[in-house]
Amino acid sequence: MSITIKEIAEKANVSIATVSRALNNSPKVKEATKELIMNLAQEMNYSPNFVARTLVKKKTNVIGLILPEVAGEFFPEIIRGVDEISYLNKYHLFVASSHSERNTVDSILGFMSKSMVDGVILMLPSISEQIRDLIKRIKIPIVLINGYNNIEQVSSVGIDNFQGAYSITNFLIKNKGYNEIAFIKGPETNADARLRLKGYKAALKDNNIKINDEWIVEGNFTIKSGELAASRLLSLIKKPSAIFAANDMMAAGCYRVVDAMGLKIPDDVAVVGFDHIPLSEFLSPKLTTVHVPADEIGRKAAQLLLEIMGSENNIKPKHIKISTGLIIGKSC
Amino acid sequence: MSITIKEIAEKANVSIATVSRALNNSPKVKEATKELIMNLAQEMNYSPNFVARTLVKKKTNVIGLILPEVAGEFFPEIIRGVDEISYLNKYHLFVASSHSERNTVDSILGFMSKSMVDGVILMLPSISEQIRDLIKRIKIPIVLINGYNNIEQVSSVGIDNFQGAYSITNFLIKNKGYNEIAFIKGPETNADARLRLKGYKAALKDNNIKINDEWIVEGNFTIKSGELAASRLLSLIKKPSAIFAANDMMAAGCYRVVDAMGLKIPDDVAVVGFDHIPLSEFLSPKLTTVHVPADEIGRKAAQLLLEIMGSENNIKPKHIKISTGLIIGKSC
DNA sequence: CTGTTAGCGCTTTCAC
DNA sequence: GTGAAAGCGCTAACAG
Repeated sequence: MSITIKEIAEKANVSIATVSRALNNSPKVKEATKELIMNLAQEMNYSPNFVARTLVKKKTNVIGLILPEVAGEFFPEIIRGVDEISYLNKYHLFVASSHSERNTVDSILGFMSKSMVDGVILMLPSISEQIRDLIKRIKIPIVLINGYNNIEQVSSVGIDNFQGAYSITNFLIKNKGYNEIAFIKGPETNADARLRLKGYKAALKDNNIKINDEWIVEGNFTIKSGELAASRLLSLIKKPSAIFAANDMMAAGCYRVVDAMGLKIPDDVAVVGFDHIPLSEFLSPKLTTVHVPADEIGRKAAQLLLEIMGSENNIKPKHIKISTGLIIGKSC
Repeated sequence: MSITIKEIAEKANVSIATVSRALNNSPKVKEATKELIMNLAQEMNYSPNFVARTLVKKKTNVIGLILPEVAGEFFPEIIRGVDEISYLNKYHLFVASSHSERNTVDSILGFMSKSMVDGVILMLPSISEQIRDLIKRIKIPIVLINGYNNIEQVSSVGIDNFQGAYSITNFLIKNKGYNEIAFIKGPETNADARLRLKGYKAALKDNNIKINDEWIVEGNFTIKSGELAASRLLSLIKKPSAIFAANDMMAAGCYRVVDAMGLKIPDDVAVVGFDHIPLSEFLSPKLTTVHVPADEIGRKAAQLLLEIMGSENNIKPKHIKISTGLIIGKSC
């Protein structure tokens, strides 16, 4: 059994209250006794029981972070960002993965809200009605990470998917002169994916380019799906001269297929992506893509959460939109 | 304020004890009352206070994982492995990064051992005396992840660094006919790094190749340091014909330099790495490297920890060594 | 300055 | 079956 303040109190011949105060460095304890207690605690190898303290203080000093996945090229950067800020503010971070499953989310979210954390940052591929209700009911401070803001009452931070997709498409057209641009979509259920598609379409439209449905194929953000999509596009009779993949992973899939077909990027076909994951820098030729500052998202989310937790009365929910940038590689 | 069993008890006209029993589905509660209470709890949107329960049960159902870093190409895979197993066993996972700093480790480890977690998996670049003491003193179950076993009393899982380095070096010599193999070391303070160096040297020795100190340069596991090391090696009068980087990141650095110098891998110089990070598959030509099953390490560590936590009396510490494999790319 | 006391919310004997 | 009561280890009034 761990040792408790009671035992220290006995040895020091004081009450547990005094021990508690001394340990918390209260100014109203005589220096001598404080010192005595401190030494005793040290000797006895005392370490306070967090759970007990939490029970009475109602504060854990832990913030929770729920992500669809914890591995990959993208999520770890978010974790890093959140971790950085919470660490600076003396909070511990509790990371959990929802395993991309809906029903796991509420289990975890429930768990966290059961007084295990002081606040939660939640990132979901998309939000079901069920989750939406859950989120609204949760009493602890919460910040959403997403590329769209569909819950007014809950603060969020996200990137501007539309703008990012629009600008890289526009770049392809205006600066590089491509007119035949195909698009590999993300999953329909993913809100970010839908916005990127919108951005792509809008850019075409604004440049008076007709949208060719044959050139819009579905992917699911994995390398594999990028490969499939690329093979399909490149075996069309009327091939596109450029492919815009809705994320870098799928762009990487394109690279593989293009390579396997003995073609060259960008000579035979241009490829651009979205996310600017570390890998994109290593593709050769280097990928032109939309920079999504994942660590910045994490930092902003953490800051926002801390801000909410710090303010007594519920402040008005904020929605922060982080803008993307263009990374010019050699793939177009 | 959240609602408590007391309030349910009042509404149901029973004692809190009964509510507690009903909620825990105790068989000694009449079906009728149980149902009544369950419904009430549902209606009132009750959710149990984990902290209070933990305080009395002394079990959190959370396991902690401490890593040097949470981002990168390698650590997330470990997290994934641990997460997988703990999830299956209905444990929650608490991930924390020690930010590669020594004095943060004890802060976190201390935090976790203060009854916040039932067990800890700890990965450290190296273990100082201070940490070693701390680890020995911790009362909760603990499993170390490392490539060496230097604390007998504490269970561990790690990979066979020596064997991995030995076999890829041997492969280079025996199967590929290279005799002039340079080595880019990891940091001196890193135990894994030291073992890899040993493996490299042993392989050379066993093949009667003299060790050339000029061809052993120091790196620190980053891309940048790989670049520096490669430039140094490739500007020697007597250049090596192959470079073995102690991790893939540094190998990636070599790729950059070789490319920048207008040379070709493997024609002008071969490059091999260690870790088999996802990125290595995308380098072109594909990197030949030592496969380190990070997710498997995570899984094994979690299994071991669960096993320890499950057994009443302290069982004898186990030391699991996971063997590496060779990934044959086109870089040599 | 220090001790007494009342909880925090829940579980768990021990009675009835 | 159910209730009363005693804590888990700690903090925070309230007295003195």
